[in-house]
Amino acid sequence: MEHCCPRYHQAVELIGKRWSGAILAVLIDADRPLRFSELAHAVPQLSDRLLSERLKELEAHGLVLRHCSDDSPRVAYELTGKGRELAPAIAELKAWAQRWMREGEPEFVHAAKPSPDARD
Amino acid sequence: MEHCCPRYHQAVELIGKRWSGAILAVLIDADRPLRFSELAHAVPQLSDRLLSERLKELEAHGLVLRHCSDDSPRVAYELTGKGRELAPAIAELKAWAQRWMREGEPEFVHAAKPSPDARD
DNA sequence: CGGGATCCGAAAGGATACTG
DNA sequence: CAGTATCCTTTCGGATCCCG
Repeated sequence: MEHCCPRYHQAVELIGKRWSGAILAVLIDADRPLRFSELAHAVPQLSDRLLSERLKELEAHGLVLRHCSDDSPRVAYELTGKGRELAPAIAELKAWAQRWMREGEPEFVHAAKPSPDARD
Repeated sequence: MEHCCPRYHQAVELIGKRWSGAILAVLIDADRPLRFSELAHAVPQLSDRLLSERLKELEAHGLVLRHCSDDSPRVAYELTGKGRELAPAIAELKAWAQRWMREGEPEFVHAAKPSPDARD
C-alpha cells in the first residue's frame, strides 16, 4: 500500500483548490493570454478577491504568468509550460464529468444557493 | 469564451476537496476494497474524522461503496464504476506531478505537521 | 476496530468599499 | 479596468471523548 506519493498529493491539492481548476480550465481552453475581467467573466460566481488570490497562488507555483507590460494597455495572464501540460489531465477530468455529472442535480453546488444539505 | 462547463466544475471541486483526491488515488491504486484502517494508514496525515467525512461525501456522490456486510469481519470501501473511471484522469495528474512537483519543496503543504517550521 | 458527536481555533470565502 | 483592504460569516479541520 503506497502512501499516495506526496507529489501527486501536492498536485491535487493545488489544482483542486476551490477555483483553481476552473481558472486553469478557462486558460487552457482559451489558449491565449486572458485579462482579469475575461477570467472573471468566464467564472461568474467567482469574486474579484478570490480570483486575484487564486491567480497569485498559481503564479507562485509557476503555472501562470502575469504580464504587466507597460506598453500593453492592460494586464494579462497566460499559462506557463508547466500549466499548459495540465491540459491532458484537465481534458480527462472534463470527459469524466461529461459522462457522470448531471447539471440538473445541484446537490453539491456550494457557490450558489444556501442549500441546507439535508440528505441524511 | 466558455463559462467553464458546470459539470467539469462540479467534478474538480468534488475530487479536489482537501483529501478526496488522495483517497481516490489510494483506492484506485489498491484495486480492491480497503478497510477504514487501511485507508487511514495510507494517508497518515488524515484524521479519522476527516477520513470518515470524505468517505461519506464520496459515497453520497456515488464514487465509493461502503460494504458493511455482516458476514465480513469488517467494513470495506471500494470504488464504483463512476469512481473507477476516474483512473485515467488521476493517472494523468500523477504523471504531471512526477514531471513538475518536487518533494523537497514543501512550500505549499498545508496538511503540515505541527513542526514549528518558522522559515518566513 | 470503525466510526459518530462535540468543542473550538484557524482559515477560507463573500460583500462592500476604496484606490490607482 | 485591475486589483486591495476590511469586515464578517461560514466552513474546515484537529483533538478529544464516546459508543457499539
